Amino acid sequence: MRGVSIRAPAGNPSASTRRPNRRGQGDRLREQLIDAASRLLAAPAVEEPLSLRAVARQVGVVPQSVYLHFPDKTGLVWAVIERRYADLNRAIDAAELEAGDDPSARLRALCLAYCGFGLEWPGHYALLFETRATGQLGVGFEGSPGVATFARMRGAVQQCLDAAAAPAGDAFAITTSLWLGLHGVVSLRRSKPGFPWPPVEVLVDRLLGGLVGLPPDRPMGLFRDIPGT
Amino acid sequence: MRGVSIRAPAGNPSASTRRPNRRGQGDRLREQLIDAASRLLAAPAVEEPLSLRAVARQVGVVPQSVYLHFPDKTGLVWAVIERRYADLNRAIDAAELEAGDDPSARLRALCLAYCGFGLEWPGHYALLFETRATGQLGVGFEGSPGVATFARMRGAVQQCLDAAAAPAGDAFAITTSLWLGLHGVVSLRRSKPGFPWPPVEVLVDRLLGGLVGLPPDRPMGLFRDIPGT
DNA sequence: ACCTGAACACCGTTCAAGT
DNA sequence: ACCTGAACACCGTTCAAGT
Repeated sequence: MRGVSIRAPAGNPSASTRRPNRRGQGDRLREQLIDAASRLLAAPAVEEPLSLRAVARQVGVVPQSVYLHFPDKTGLVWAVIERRYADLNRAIDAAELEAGDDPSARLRALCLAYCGFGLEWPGHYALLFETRATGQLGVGFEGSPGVATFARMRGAVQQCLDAAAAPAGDAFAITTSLWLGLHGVVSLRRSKPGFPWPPVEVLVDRLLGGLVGLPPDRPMGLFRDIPGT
Repeated sequence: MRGVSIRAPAGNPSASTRRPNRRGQGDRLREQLIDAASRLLAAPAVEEPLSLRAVARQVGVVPQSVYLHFPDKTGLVWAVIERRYADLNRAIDAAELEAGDDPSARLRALCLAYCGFGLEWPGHYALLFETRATGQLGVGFEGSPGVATFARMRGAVQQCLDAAAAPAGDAFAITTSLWLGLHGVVSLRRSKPGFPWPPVEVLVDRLLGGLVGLPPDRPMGLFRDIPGT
């Protein structure tokens, strides 16, 4: 497949057709670049590294124009990471809101939202939780995105403990184990698609049961709108 | 750092210094190529994709020579995957042998060997368990490397159940959850090195306790030679 | 202010030789 | 039998312009 020259695929603007942004509108290119990079990184079909030139091609701009808005390719990828990270947090927000007040229902909703995000956007999940890139920024875990997600997970676990919905235990320790399992759900499913995986809900419930101590009974009224469970 | 031309780093042969193998010794180049690729893939410092030209450079051969032994770059990577996969299985062999007859001790040793391999060779572990490459070969999970590791894990779990070292349960279901957690131990540790991770032994014991139901007491005489636990 | 032309050192891969 | 020379279409990045 290499050596096949597809300079301007149908539907994508080429550098010759695109008109420059007007003065004061320079940031629009920045947005377009991030969006294009995000689209290319989401594709889970092949495992090719992002090409800066492909991003520029999609936007209809010459490769060097990327450097007007980002120091290098890594900078562009970081902009994508931050956005998709915000997406994940919004998905968790929505899930918790819909789950209502029951602490164990909220925790279960959070876990399913985490896994759901990862399974729907495998490329982006890999970017957030499988690359060393996201561990390098900042002096410690505090400076790294991903800390907010863990903190929210921990909060949901703590509420279960406080409400005696789960047996007493160290919330940090429990949340850490739970995170390991949830990451496994997303990461191994992607790398071993041929394995006879049980449904995500089943796996999540087993983790919640074994690691947090939530009763195996499904919380009432939860996920009534998820078919096939 | 790019644009700096290092054609033949000190200690590496260059295409001009290397002498051709004698007749009948053509496979030696094949071995050298796999070894060089494996070395480059093990380096966890940066997350750069393997360069076929870098492999050839290390061996002191011209890039095209790789195609004498492998159909393309992916073929070379597959040869590395198979070898490192064999390493993992050997590490598990050794751990089980040393663990003795107690089923729970054997299972714990297996889990620690799995994590130990992943933490010692993060690049190789990522190759085996974080890339879609290893899930594509073969028509199902059966044709994929990784199935043997799971099968052995399942066997060790089954022995715990049979010996009543753990409460009754579905060995497949239990092993699946356990694998998710163990994968998380290796994978998240690598991608979030700033997180205040507890020691691997502690994490593994929590997973074994929560998911398999092994008693929290450390099996006697086990890992007496692992310091700091 | 917004963007491109030209250039450089890389990369995977092919095909036709050299010894 | 074992390996290389020359070539092609890629890639990230820099620097000096163009409108």
